[in-house]
Amino acid sequence: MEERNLTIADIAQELGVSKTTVSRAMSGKGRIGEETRKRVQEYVEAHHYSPNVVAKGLAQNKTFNLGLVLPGDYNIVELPFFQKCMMGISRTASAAGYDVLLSVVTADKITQLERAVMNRKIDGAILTRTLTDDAPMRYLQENGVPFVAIGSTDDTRAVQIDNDHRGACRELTGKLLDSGIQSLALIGGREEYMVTGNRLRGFEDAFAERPGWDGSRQIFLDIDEEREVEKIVERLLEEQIACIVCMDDFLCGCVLNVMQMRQIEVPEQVQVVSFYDSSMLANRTPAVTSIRFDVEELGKKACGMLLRMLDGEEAEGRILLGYEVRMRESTKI
Amino acid sequence: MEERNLTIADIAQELGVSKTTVSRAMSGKGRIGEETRKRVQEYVEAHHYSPNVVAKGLAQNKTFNLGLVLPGDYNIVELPFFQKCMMGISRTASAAGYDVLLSVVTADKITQLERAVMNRKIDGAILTRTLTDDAPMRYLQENGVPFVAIGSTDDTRAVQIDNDHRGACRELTGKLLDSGIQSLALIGGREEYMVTGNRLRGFEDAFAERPGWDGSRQIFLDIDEEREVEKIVERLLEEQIACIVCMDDFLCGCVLNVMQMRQIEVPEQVQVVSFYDSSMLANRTPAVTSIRFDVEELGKKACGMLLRMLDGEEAEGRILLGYEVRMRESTKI
DNA sequence: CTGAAAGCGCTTACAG
DNA sequence: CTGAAAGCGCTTACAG
Repeated sequence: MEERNLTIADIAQELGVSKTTVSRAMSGKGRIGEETRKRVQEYVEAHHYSPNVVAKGLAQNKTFNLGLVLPGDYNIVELPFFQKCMMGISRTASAAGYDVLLSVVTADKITQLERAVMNRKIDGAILTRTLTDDAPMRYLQENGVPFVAIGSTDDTRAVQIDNDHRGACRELTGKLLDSGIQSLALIGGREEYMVTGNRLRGFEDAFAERPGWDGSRQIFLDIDEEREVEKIVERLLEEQIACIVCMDDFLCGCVLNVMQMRQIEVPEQVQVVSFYDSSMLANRTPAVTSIRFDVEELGKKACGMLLRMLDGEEAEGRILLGYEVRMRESTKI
Repeated sequence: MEERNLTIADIAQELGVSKTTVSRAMSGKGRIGEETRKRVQEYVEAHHYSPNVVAKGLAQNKTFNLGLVLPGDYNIVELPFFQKCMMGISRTASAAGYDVLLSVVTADKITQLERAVMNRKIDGAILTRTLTDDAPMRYLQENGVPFVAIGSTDDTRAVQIDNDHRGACRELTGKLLDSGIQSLALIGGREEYMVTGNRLRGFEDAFAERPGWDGSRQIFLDIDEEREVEKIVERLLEEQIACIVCMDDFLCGCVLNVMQMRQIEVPEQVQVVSFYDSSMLANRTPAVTSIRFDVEELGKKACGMLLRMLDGEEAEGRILLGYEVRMRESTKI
């Protein structure tokens, strides 16, 4: 199995042609005789030659690697979102002859990304989330590294792709309001995540569209830990809240736990919905009404965009992907 | 921010020395005057020079990339195990100046790994699980790529690191038996995963050690889908089973759902334990008695071993890491 | 202690 | 249509 050290020079010598010719036969660039090309290609196949991409990269100033920037914060790490994203990205990168290089960053420490860039190990990068103050994004921009952001950002120069969180939350919240619910509470995550703001805006949109609605609403943001959720939920239960809206499945899981512990019936006593639908909640009872996004598709699209940018195509601002509202047993709608 | 195209030649010229000297000053290899080294280092720092690792790699026939082989099968993808592993690996690789290149493989398709190897993009690889018939492992061996396997394998040539699944399951099962349980059932995943066999062996060990035990036991393997679990559990409930032992948290989650739906009290009516402890079950009620492994540590150790192998150190066969049995409310022990 | 030169395995003007 | 040669940015015997 040592075909691994066959080089273009070996082939050239063996076939009595120049390295130039071999190179051209493989890349398809430059004029070359049909006959010659065939001879080379046959030899290459017969001997399982595969070119040294590193050398090729050095000559062309390319690496054929894409940087995948993943958050390393606790809590976040385990969300299935990033894994699914990664799978989508990996597949389309691979299909285009690219590999994926990992860079794990936290809000305050982006050294892995810096290293990948300074070491010229990547041709471009994909951010898998966006922050209100986004250090990785800033770094990529300052260093002229092409990138696409999964998530939204106000920076219009940045190529970005996201699910329509705002629209989705607007629609789901609207359905709740229209069903006659008179009191509801929103529990959300960190405000520094762009997605939190977008979901919040969608939530508010629904009220703005229904000026006649005269119920009560409460909003709790920056909720990060299970204990906090518990406190909030307990208070809400005392107040006889009708519906609790969770920004993500982690929060929703916490809420359901409290319900279960206190033997509160969902949806009979309190309705619950989540603005995100992952395997975390997949097989809990009751099934939770929530919004579903095609995350793998998101990864694929993002990667496709980056590949096109690397091919010199002009990039296209912001792209918004759809969503699906899934009504399930945790609501009475 | 265009310090990115400063080369060793520029520095040599600027400082009036040879490229050789600059190279030596940076790498520390070969004799060089203290004075000269300082001049070079100061220049390098002042101008934020960072060498082109790709070129360096070409000259040294190294890439400073580690291949991370991740399973892409559905179900598996979302297990927090692989993400945690990845974090551990990424951190220690990064600390040693290496980057992590992703290769997603399925049981029958390892093209991403093949590409990474044929393209000479990695110096070594880490397998994040092992199979009874392991195609990725075979491929790496055939091509002489250094690797360490997270998980166990019968192949003694393979460097492997794993948690002591057998010992852990033996201990937990033993505690159950000693507590006076008279009937229990084991539900396990795919037999092609090495870990399934190891957990099963531990389970059986506990019985072997207690020849006097005269209760009943049942074993269900190759269980993959929620529907299957439901059927099994329903039958077990009819039989008034005392305890259900789940091989992992996915299976355990399914079991708990059935309990909840049927209003079965855990642990009053049936006790439940899991042989793995992840965030999937983290905040469910009742908390599930299970075995906890330090997965990030596993990743770190595995990566450390690979790095040492790449440094020419001799590798050390099989390493077994510990575990912790966590007794919680789902059992009466 | 330092340097000129060859080499890593490709690509790509340039010339024929 | 094909090739000799220079170049991508490093490293490393070899010689001094």
